[in-house]
Amino acid sequence: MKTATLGSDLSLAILGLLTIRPASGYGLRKTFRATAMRAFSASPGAVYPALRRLREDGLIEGKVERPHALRPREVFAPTRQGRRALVGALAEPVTREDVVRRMDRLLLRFSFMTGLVGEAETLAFLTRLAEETEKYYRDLADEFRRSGPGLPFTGRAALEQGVESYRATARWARKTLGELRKRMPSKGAVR
Amino acid sequence: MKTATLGSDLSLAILGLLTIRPASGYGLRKTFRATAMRAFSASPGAVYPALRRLREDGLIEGKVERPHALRPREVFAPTRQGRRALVGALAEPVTREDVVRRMDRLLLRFSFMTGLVGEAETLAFLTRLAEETEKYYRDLADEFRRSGPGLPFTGRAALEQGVESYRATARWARKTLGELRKRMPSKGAVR
DNA sequence: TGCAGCATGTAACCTGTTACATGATTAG
DNA sequence: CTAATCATGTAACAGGTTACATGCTGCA
Repeated sequence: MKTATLGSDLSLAILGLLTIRPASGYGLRKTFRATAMRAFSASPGAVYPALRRLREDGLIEGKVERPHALRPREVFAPTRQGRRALVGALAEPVTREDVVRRMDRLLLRFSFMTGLVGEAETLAFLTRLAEETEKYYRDLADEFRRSGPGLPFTGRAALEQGVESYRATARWARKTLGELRKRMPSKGAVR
Repeated sequence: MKTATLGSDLSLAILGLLTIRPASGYGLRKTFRATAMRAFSASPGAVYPALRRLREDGLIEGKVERPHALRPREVFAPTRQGRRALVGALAEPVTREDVVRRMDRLLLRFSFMTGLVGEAETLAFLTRLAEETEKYYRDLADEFRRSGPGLPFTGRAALEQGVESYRATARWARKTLGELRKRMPSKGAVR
């Protein structure tokens, strides 16, 4: 059935948040404004159409809370199909393209994994993420060494920022991988 | 006159690249594929419409190189107005919103500054960027300390990645600021 | 009284994605 | 000869931005 509705980061973020806790459109907008998820749009012109698409595709359903009011408050929660679609989206492979152009989405997917996918799969995802990020970091660093000296100052510096940014993410991934392994009962030392 | 055409990162990147060196649409696409600018789209469906908009707004002009062929190669270069618009876009203020949601664009703007805006302005831009990035890094780190312990493992880890990423960028900005000050002969006055 | 927050939505616009389309030239 | 590369474009679709629109509730 494909459910291609989770194409946008915003839809994925909404479905993930609703899986943690049902909320209204306004509640989601508050979350997007008040937490680290502020990188997403909290504008009504983005959130409400996204909610409608998710509902039309059967991934979420809403309960109207004050049916008497002119603008009743509607609280949304994922359907079984929605939960399946979310898990499916989280499980997709990690590609180099993702690492180069959609790192935000990879981290968004990772952030929702606890409780929804097994620790083994989480580990596999993060391993791939670490590998691809390290690979791309090395590619960028090579490019910096090769063409950096010929670039104008600010151009070279901007490239260096890219190198440093991927390096930081690669380190974070390795560190987190270590923490994740420690909390896994089956692998490594028996706790 | 406002020239709002540089709304998209891709348009800005194209205008910047053409200012460094005139190129055809295909040439730009090659650059987007082969260099660190691969974070931008190299697809013809993005590049050619962007070139047309820039030309329609008088920011670039094209010289057809092989007028006999069915698909003649057209090399574009910025007009005087285009150069002005680019400088104007680079000079815009750095806001917290930019740092939170449009860091890519800030770095893109910075990367084109050498030769187009004075070193004093470049210094001012980078100073603001460093300040705002540090401020947001501290906000994120606070959020991590406050709400981190209550989050599920992968959610907390994703937030930590955000913290580390902004920290790396803040460090890069400070370091680059030092290098920039060193190459400025006259304005040795720090602080 | 007036303002901020609650709460939902629409419409025009812009731009990127994906897929399709055409045809020349060049290297193996 | 045939595959890759050069070279330019269009069309349908999706989704975000900005601005507009409505009206209630609680508080100072």
